[in-house]
Amino acid sequence: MSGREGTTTHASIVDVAARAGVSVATVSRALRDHPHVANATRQRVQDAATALHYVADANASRLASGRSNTIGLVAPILTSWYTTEVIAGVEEVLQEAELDLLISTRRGAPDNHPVFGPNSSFRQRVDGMILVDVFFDTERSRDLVRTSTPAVVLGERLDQVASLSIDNHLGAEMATRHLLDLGHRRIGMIGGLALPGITSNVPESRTAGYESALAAARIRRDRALQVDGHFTIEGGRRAARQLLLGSQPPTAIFCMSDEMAFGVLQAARELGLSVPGDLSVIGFDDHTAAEAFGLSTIRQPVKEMGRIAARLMTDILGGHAAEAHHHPLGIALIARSSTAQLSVR
Amino acid sequence: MSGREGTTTHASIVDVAARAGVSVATVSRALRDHPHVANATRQRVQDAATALHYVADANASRLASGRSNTIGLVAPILTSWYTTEVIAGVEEVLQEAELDLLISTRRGAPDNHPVFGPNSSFRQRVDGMILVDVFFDTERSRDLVRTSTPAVVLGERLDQVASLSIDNHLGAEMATRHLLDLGHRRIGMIGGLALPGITSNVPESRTAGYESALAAARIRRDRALQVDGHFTIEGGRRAARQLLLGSQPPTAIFCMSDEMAFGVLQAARELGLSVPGDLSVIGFDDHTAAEAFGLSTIRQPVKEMGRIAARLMTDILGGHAAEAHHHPLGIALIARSSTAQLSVR
DNA sequence: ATGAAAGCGCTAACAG
DNA sequence: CTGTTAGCGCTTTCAT
Repeated sequence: MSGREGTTTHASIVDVAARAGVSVATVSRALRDHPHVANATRQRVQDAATALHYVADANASRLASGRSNTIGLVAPILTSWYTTEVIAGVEEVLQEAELDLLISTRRGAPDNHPVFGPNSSFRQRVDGMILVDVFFDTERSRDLVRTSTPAVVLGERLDQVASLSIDNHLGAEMATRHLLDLGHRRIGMIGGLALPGITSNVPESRTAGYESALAAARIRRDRALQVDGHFTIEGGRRAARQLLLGSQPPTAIFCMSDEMAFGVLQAARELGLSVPGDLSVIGFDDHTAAEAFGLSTIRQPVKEMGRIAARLMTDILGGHAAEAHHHPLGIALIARSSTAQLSVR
Repeated sequence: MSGREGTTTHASIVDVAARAGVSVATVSRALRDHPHVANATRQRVQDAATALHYVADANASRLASGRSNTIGLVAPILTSWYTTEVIAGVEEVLQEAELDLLISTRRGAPDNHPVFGPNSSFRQRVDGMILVDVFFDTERSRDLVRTSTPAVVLGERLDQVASLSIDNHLGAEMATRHLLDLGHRRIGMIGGLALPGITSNVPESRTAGYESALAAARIRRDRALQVDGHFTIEGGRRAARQLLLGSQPPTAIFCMSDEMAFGVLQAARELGLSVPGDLSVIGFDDHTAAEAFGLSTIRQPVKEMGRIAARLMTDILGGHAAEAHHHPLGIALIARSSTAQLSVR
C-alpha cells in the first residue's frame, strides 16, 4: 500500500454552506469579504467555517478564478547570502499581503527556463514573478513583456518591465578607485564569470567598472589579474592563492562579493600575509558578516531590494501603476579595516 | 486598467487532443506515460503537445487527481545559514524527482501554524511536508501522525514520524568539554532561547549538554554566564559584550551557532582581546565561513540533512518505506585556531 | 487501446 | 442580498 492511510476528508464549501444554511455562492462571497453580504449571514458563515476548520482549497480557487495568490521567484543560486537576503525581504511584504511564495531555481539551459516559453508549469502557477539576476538579452526581455504574467526584474535595468537594480558599473568603479586612492597600482579582481549555466550581467558590469577605474588612472589592464572566484568563499580563496602566488602578486584585491572576499582573507592568513599590511581587500554587498571581520565593501540594500520588488509586484497585481519603470538603488562605499594605504617598503 | 493586458491564451488539453486527433483522455494518458497507449498514438500526442507548447495546468491536475507534485518546507527562519543550507540540499533531490518546493515560514503563534489544524491552506497545497526545527510536544506530534499529509521532521527526534537529527546534547557537551580540556573553567554560553514566536528543542538540548559537561567537571552553573544571542551575528556580538564587560568575564565561550560566534569574534576585536590568546571561542554548525576565520566548531552535515529529508519524503510518496523511524546523524569536533590552552597569567 | 462522461472544489455571471 | 448554474482544465472510472 501507499504509505498514506488515514486520509481525513476535509470539510468543503458545501459542508459549510449546509451548516450555515446558505448556498455555496454565499459562502464563497462571505469568506472573501465581498460587499453585498448581510452581516448576519457573513457571521453565520464564518462561524460555520471556523467550526469545520474550513479553508478554501487553493487549487480549486485558482482554477475557477484564474488567480493563485502566489508569486514566483526565480534565482540562479539559492544559497548565496545575496539571494537569501532578497528572499527574506520579499517574504516580508508578501506575507503581509497574504501572498504565497513559490521559489524556483533556474534549471538547465536558458531555453527550458521556467520563465520563458509561452507556457511553463512555473508560470501557470503564479500570478506574477520576481526574477533575480536572470540575464535578459533584448529578445528575451521582449518575450517577457509579451507574456501575460506580470514580472519584476531585480538586478538588471530593463525599461519595458518593472525592474530595479544598483549601478554595478559604478560600484566596481568606486571600490577600485578606493584602492587606487590608497596608492595601490597593482589591483587584482576576483569575479564570477563562469557560473555554469548562469548568465547575469552583474559580473560583466562590475568588470567594466573595475577596468574603467584603472583606465582613468592610466593603468593597463592585466588579464592575469582577473580571476574567477565563482561567488563562493572557497572559490575566492583559490582565486586569491592563484593571484598571490603568481610572479607579480597584487597589493590589493577587489572582489565582486563579500563571500569571495572572505575566502581571500583566509588565503592571506594561510600565506602569512597580513591584511591590510601586506594586502588590501575590498568586497561587494556588505554581507551581514562583513562588519564582524572588518571587511571594506560596497554596500547595497539587498533586503530592501527584495521588499521593493515585492511591493512593485503587489502594486501591479492590485492594478496600481503598471509602471514598467526602472528603479535605481543607491550604494555606498564602506571603508573598514581591510583596506589601507599602500605601505612603501 | 488593470496592468494585465495582452493575455495570451494557453493551449489546453482539448487543443492538443484536437491536433492529435484523439480524445482528451488519451492525451492525458499519453503525456503521463501510462501503459496501454499505442506508441504511435503517444508519439502523435507528444508532437502535438510540443507544437502547442502545451504543459498541463498544475492546479487543474491537482484538483482532479489530488496530487500536487509539490512538497512544502516549513522553517522558523529563512535567512540563517543553517536553513539556507538545508533548503539547498532539499532542492537538490526534489529537482531530480521533478517535485516543486513550496517554502513557508512559521507565522505567528504555534496555534495558527501552517502545519497544524486539520485543514490549512499550506497543507492542502502539498503532497508532503518537511518540517525544519519546528518544535513538537507529544500532543502535537500525535496530531502530525493523524494527519493525512506525510511529514518528515528535521532537527528533532520523533519516533512516530520520519525524522532525522543530530544529537544536540552531545554536540554541546563535546564543545564544552573541548574548552574544559584546554583548561578553561569559566565558560560562557551564548544561546538563543528567546526567538519570538519560535520554539525549538535545539537551544534546550544544547544548554543541557553544556551544563552536563560543566557538571561532570564539577563546575557550578552560573546563570550570568548564559546569554541569549538570538542566533544572529549581531546578537552574538551583543551577548559577548555583555559577557566580556561583566565583573567576572569568561575565558572561553561556547556559541550555539557559528554566526553568533562570528559576532563574538567581532566583539573581541572591538574590545582589544585576542582570540585565542585572551578568549577561546567555539561555535556550532561548521558554517561555510568558519574555516575562513579559523573558528573551532561542531560540524553537522547540514546540506546532507536536507538531502536525506527530501529522499525520505520521496520514498514515502513513492510508497516505499513509510518508515516512521528516526535517523540519527553524526557530528564532529573541528578544532581550529579560535580555541587554545588557557594561558596562565 | 481509446473514448465518453462524471466530477475535483471553487468562483462568477446571471437571475431574482 | 442571495441562490442557480455554468464552467475552470484536468484525471479517472467505466464502457467499448
